[in-house]
Amino acid sequence: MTHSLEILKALSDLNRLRIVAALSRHDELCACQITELLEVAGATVSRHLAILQRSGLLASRKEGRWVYYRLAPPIGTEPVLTWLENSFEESEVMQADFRALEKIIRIGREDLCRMQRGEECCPR
Amino acid sequence: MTHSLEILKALSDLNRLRIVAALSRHDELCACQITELLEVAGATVSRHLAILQRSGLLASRKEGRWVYYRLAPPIGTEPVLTWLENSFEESEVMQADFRALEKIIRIGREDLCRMQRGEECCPR
DNA sequence: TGTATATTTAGCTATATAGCTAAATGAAAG
DNA sequence: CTTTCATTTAGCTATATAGCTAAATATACA
Repeated sequence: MTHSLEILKALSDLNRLRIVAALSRHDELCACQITELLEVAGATVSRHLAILQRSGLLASRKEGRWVYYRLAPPIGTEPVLTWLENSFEESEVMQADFRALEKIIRIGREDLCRMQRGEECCPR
Repeated sequence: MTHSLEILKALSDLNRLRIVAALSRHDELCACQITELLEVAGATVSRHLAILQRSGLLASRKEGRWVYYRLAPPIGTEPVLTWLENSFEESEVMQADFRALEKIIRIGREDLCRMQRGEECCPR
């Protein structure tokens, strides 16, 4: 139960739900892509990701300077994720995020990070 | 989604989860019984119940001075409730609550309320 | 080794909320 | 109509937490 409560707390924040929604559509996303999507400070995203990961809902993989996150629903929580995924379908916020994500993915990590540190560059 | 988030927020508090657990075992409970179970101020319980009811998870019925609450899971949330009920089985806190509830039910509302307002009386 | 840079951690502020007590509400009973 | 009393609402305080910036980490590469 303590663990269920931790999972519920992890999910009871809009930006963290947005992260879960994004990862329900894209197997893996790196922290910089999620930062671009949420439009909040990178440090804030990092803390949200840590909370989701501590609850067991996310797993991560490091590759060079990038860290990739993916959904890793703990045993028994699959129905909860399914319920959430259904609710994402009816959410304007999430649908807008899904569209934004397509563009973010197309930019590519290299150019995305250049953009994020303020260099004028080339989002196609 | 906004509604899913409201449901998740309603569930992301230990005392509110304890209320849900109690109501998963007993079709109806009155506010005073829940107050006795949680051992917090009646006003605090009332606010928790209002939050759960606003989210759609609970419904209530008024009978004289007493208000009875029951689970009323919104369409689509049944899997979430099932997941929670399973997790209650593994929770020491909830199991202790279930035992305490049996005693509270046995006391009866009349005597329970007398006890709660400090009158020396007769819990069997 | 030294520089650049993606991510995380530390430290801060503002807001949200769980708890309390006291006052208000509304139904029952005198 | 007045009193009683279960519940709710209002108003307060303390804690938790989401956001920020700046500093620290850790990796890639010159």
